[in-house]
Amino acid sequence: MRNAARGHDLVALRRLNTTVVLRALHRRSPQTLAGLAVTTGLSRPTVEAAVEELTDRSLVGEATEETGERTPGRPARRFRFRTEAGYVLGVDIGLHKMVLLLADLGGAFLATHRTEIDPGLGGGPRLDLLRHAIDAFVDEHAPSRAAVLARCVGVPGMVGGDGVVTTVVVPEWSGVDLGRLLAEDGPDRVLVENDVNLALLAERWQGAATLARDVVCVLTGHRVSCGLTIGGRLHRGRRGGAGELGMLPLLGLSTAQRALAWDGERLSGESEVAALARAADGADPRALAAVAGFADRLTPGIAALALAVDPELIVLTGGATPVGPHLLPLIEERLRPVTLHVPRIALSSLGERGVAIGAVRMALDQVEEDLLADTAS
Amino acid sequence: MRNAARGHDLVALRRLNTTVVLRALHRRSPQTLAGLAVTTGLSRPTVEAAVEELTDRSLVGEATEETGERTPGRPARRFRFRTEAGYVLGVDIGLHKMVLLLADLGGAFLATHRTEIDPGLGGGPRLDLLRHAIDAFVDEHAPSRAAVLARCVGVPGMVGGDGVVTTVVVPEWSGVDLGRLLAEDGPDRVLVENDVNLALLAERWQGAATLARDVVCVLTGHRVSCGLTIGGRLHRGRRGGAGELGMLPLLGLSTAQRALAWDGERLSGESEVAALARAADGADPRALAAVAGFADRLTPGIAALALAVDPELIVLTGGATPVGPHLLPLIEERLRPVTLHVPRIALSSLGERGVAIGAVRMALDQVEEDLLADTAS
DNA sequence: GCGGTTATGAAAGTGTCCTACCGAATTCAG
DNA sequence: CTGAATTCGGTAGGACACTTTCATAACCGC
Repeated sequence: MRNAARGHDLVALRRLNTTVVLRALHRRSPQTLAGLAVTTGLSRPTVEAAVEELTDRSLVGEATEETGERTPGRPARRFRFRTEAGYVLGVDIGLHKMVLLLADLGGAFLATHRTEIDPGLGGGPRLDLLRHAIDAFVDEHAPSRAAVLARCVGVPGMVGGDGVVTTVVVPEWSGVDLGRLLAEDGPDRVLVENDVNLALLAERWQGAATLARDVVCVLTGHRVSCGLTIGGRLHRGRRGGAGELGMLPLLGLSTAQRALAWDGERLSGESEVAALARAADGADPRALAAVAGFADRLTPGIAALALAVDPELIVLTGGATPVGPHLLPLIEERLRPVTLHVPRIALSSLGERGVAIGAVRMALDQVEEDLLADTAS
Repeated sequence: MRNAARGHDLVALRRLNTTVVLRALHRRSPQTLAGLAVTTGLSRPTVEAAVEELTDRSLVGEATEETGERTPGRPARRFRFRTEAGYVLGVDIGLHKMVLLLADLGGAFLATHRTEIDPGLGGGPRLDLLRHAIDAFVDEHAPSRAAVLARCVGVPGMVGGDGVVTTVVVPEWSGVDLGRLLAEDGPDRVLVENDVNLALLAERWQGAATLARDVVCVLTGHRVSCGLTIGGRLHRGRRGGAGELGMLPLLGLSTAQRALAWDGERLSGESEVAALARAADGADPRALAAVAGFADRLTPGIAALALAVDPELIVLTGGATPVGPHLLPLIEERLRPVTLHVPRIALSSLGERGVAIGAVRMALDQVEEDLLADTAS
């Protein structure tokens, strides 16, 4: 990564300072030259040179809109990071659905698209579907294909450091380097990541885990799986298997979902979990018992994870989110006797687009690293 | 830590390059100016200036010993990092014993001392004992007290980010900021850390975990506790509680030690575990059953930890090390059905001084950060 | 002792950053 | 509408660090 053993000459110094200026503008826009000089600690002429170079590289532009406030003295030119200098695409492809999300470099969402997928669709056609959907979506909403600097795809299953997927959800994708296949479609960066990990990134970006650095995310769905960030960075483990506590029968995570089975009345179009949540909201004793049973089976796994990494926060997301308000206190109560300090537990606030949002975040991280990591310290 | 938002001027550049040169010399000594120029990518005059400044600061000296090899041309001056520019002290204070270890900045051990401690000794007298032992040890073996740049003390119990200890081994130390108390004795850096974490650092430095970045360390003793490194860095958790899986009765770690009870014949001075190991070596069926029972109780906790962080390596250390050769295959066998990829499992190779060695390593890390982290990128 | 080889030392050259100064543009007071 | 005050923009001069280049010094092998 950063080669700390190399010295720097003067052109490296200039590149370094240019990057510092770009980073300052990325953090906050617009800014005046004088303001940049203060925040970066550089002199105004130096900042001016850096801004000029960045303008040549189309990464920075002059802000034209009126500032509104009236200050004495000659008005300062204001420069801003050009969020339209590039775009990233986040994709969530699960068993039943696919979500696409386009964002600019400022992290603003520009377009989104959702498709149902036949759960029985095999690996090959599924990949074709994904590729065509991406192409069509980009062609329709992005200025050009070249403007998309990175794509990130969230898949249900483990992703090793070599990019190879291991999944039981789409068996034909196991052992496949999905990223490499997708990279054939364009010259941009392509990333593939486990869906829980992306949901976690999303929560840390815009959801319930803002500012928290050590976070555990528990995804409840057709299976229960977990992801974690340590020190603000995703921890994948040796082969992407970190958080896969479902493997250990003793902890009961693999069978937890069964507790949520619900044969009560369902409104039209209402999912099973939603019906259960509605019944629980109405204090239906059978529904409350079902939620309690779910908490019983969920807690040992969560406790093991909490004790293993001692996180600041645990985020619950996925299919069981609707019953969350009933579930959280129960888990907390069961966690109390077995943990020295019960971590804060929160419910996801991002809903169905969580994974796609996290994919956008990861793609943005990659692009920012490419753009802003010239520091080379 | 590193303030990436600040720009750099030329004096910062010079400081940066000086640090790069120091780091190169720290990595390998001695080196010639020309060699340093190659490894750092700087020109020879620049390296020369940096070496001159470092010599003034007494961090670098000219190597005087004969090189032995005869090369044509004018012989080059060779410079080396002055390992005697400072010293660090590592301490392991457990319930029954205290180990002190003095090392220079090159990591060479200069002196060691071991004392038995009455397990009933309270917190106050125990702290006095520690302070006096440190002072006497330093006075005897270090050139001066001021030459000791950092001390690190390993204690049995959790250490929060604020330095406050939580321990059941020495109850009076719970809630106490031990580091602050010890810091009163001198102007040097004082660190306090959980003993398992230090044992893990030691294994990563000189033991079984060299080069591995994600490692779990399981300390077996009067209690079983665990530590972990993620990406090569210790992970402590929100309040130093990471790895404390003993809290979860379901996993059985808290009662594991009982399985090692052994009432068989003991040689004079032989510990219970050593006698058990000897009996197991002799294929005594009762001894083998005891070890198997220990493996049974140890495995669920190890499995939970392994699934949670998916480490490259698990290191077993502590009191049960003597039966390790019998234990390891049993744990591996029990781990196989519940983990997708069984991590490598290794036995500690550092013995009783492991924690003290880790304390030295942590103190060295601190000093090196102070010395070498001027990069300020 | 002499040539070959390599390191050392000092100079000139290039590039970057900073400070300082002056002109330019706008606001505000009268 | 005019002038003072204020702040920004542009440019020149100086300081500093790194690199390149060349001459000199020290040592080896013949």
